[in-house]
This record gives sequence, C-alpha cells and structure tokens, in this order.
Amino acid sequence: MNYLMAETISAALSQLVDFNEEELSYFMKLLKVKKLKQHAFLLQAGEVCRMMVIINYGGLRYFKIGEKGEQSHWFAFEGDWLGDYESFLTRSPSPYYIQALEDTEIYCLYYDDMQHLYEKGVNFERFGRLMAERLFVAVGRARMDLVSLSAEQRYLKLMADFPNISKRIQVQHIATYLGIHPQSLSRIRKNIARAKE
Amino acid sequence: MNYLMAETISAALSQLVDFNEEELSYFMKLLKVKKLKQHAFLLQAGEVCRMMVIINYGGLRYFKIGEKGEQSHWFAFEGDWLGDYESFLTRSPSPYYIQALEDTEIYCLYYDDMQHLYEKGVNFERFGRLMAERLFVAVGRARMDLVSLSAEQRYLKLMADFPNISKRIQVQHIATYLGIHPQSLSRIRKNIARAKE
DNA sequence: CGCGACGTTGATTTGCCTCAACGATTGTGG
DNA sequence: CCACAATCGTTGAGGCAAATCAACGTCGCG
Repeated sequence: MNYLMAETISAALSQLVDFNEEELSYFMKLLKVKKLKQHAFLLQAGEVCRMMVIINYGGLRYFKIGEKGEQSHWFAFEGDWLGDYESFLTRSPSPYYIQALEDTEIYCLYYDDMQHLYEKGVNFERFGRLMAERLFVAVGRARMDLVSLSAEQRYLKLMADFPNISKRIQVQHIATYLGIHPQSLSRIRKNIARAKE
Repeated sequence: MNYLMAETISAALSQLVDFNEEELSYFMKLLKVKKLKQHAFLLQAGEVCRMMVIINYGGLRYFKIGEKGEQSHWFAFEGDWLGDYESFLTRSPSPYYIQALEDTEIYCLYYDDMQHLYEKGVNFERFGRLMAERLFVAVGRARMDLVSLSAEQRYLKLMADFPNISKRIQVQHIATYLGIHPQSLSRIRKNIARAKE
C-alpha cells in the first residue's frame, strides 16, 4: 500500500486512538483500496453492505428511495467513514443507496477483517467504540435539529457547519437531507440572499 | 448490592457481551443505585452529565427547552441506558434535562468508573462499542423517519414499535418527540380513531 | 447541436401551527 | 373531605410555511 496516497487515512485512524506503528500498519493492510467514478454506486438497496469505507478523496452520499422520492441521510468526504452500519452488522439487506458525488477513492474494511481487528487488541475495540460514540452524538444532534429548528434555520446551520458543502453537493440533495423539497430550499435561499442586501 | 433487585440490570448487561461472573460482578459493583420520585430531575440544563444510568424500574424523559418550548428527544425504560452522552464524554455543560416520568430506580455509572472499566479488559470496551453502535443505528432510524414520514405515519410507527408507550408517556411529550405540537397530535389521534370505525 | 438534468419561479393547495377556549382529571391547601 | 387551582387532552377558527403541480432558462454532456 502506498502510504503517501493514504495520508488522509492514517491521520483519520490515529485521530481517535494512539495506535503504535505495528497496529497502524496492521490496520492499513486490511484496508482494500477502491476507486469510484462520479455517480457510481457503492451500495444499492437490497444488497447487504459488506464493508465500511473511509474516504481518501472525493465524496459519497447515503440515501434512500421512499414514497417521497430520494431522501438523503448522510454525506461523507475525506477522512470520513461511511457504510450502512445496520446492514453491515446484521448482515441483512440494506434499504439504502451509497453513490459517489465525485470521482472518489475509498479504503474498504470488510466485515470479517473488522472482526479480526476487534480480536487483535483492545485498541481496535476502543477505536470502534469511539467512532460509534461520535457518530451517535452527531446523528442525535441532527435529529434534534429537525424537530427544533425551522427549515431556514437548519439550512443556515448546515452552511455554517460546512461552508463549502454547497459546492460539492447538489441543492436537491441538501434539500432532502434537510427534510424539505428542492423548490422550498430554492425559495429559502432566495429569501436569505434578499435579506443580505 | 442486591442481585435480586438488579436482575433487569444484569440481564441488560449480559445481553450485549457474554461477561464471565467476575466481570459481571465487577461491573455491578461500580453501579450506584439511586431512586427518583416522579418528576424529579436527574439532569438539568447547564449541568455536566456526570453519569450514564441504566433503569431497573420506571422511566425517564430526555428533553431540551428551546424556542418552541420543550422538545422531547428520547425516552428510556427498564433495562435502557440514558444520559447526555456528549456532555458526559466531553465533560461540558449539557443543554438537556432528564426527568423521571414515574417513580424510578436507576443504577449510575460515573465517568471515572466507566474509564476504569474500559481499562479493565477488552470485554468492557466491546460492551461500550456495541452499546454505542446500537444507539447510533436507533437514532439514525429516528432521524430518517422524521424526514421521510408524515406526522401520522411517525405516530403510527411509534405506536407499532412501542404499543404501551402511550400509557407511560404523556401525549404532549410524544408529540414533541414526533416533532409536532400536542394539538396536532390530538387531531391525528382523532383521525385514526375515526378511520378505525 | 440537441437532449436531459438542474435550479429556479409562479400559482395553488395542504398539513401543521397559532391562538383561544372547553371539559375532565389531578393535585393541593383550607 | 371538599373546594379550588393547575394540568391535561381536546376542539374550533384562522394563518402560515412548505408541498404540489407546472413551466422556464441554463448548463453540461453525448
């Protein structure tokens, strides 16, 4: 594996747990590189999610198709992990899609390899725990925002938290993430632009 | 500690990880029992959440007070864990309240004790990981329901998942959990009752 | 170039909110 | 123990934010 190419990855891994060199190298060896062209699918509804992936460069969108059409649920960029955790853990079919927003390079951790990792030492268990804890806190906040903020407040908050997100994610996908329709978000953006004058 | 009284607890602990007797006993010894009268607060906004608790009997409501008034975020009953995980982990003031829905007995795990637990062995790390994973999946589903389902669908799903919830949680609290106002939920309930005839 | 996808805008409808008031129940103090 | 107040769930009337249906200009791509 080319460590230069994977600097983003090793930095992301070391951020949560202070792995020693041997541990880090063992971890990295299990990660299988994969390239996705823009719009390519990493996961489609009905499939079992067989891997969790971490992004070296590019971006992924995690979404579902329901009665209201596509509903974006999460986005991931450089250094972020993504996968359908529930499908991955329970090895049951996922109702979600994962699609590349741009040309993307990911490093894949397959189920069996992850289990080996957990057997390999407490640091890997700790890594898994810390990651799950952080995800839980983040998605909990996102849930709270949905019930306690207006659509415009949610949009402004998203823009404040991720200023460059609108350059990498289509407006329609941001809208469904916020729980509103693209037309409504368009009007909200117009109002904000008008208010700024 | 009275193990008879804490059957709910040891069952809940053993559900995630197959602890041996020594581990289980060590875990239980760290849990400090506490009783809460109905309406008593376990946590108030501005305080740091110093413990995660597991419920032996009774129920707790986790909520926030914002511009729209009280917003319920989660509920916990027998065998469930609760606490403001973010405040607990970061040791920073919480914006949340935790209040007893009924007379409730909890077992408290304080921050330092939890850290000791994590140092004590891989099974405890694994326990923490599995718990965080499950919470992440549950709150992720809850977030998705908010954006993809109508208020009525969310209510019906909640009732299907927890049929007895309405006997233990006030309608107004269910409403704010669903992201709607109590009056709206009242109308939704009327519609459902009318449709059933 | 021509097609399709995207973001936008307009007109209308709808689901939920807001403000207000009502009985029923719970709880409390005289 | 009863009278009163507070809380709760409900209902009504009206308003507003967002959804829906429809159309348009722009851009990227085959």
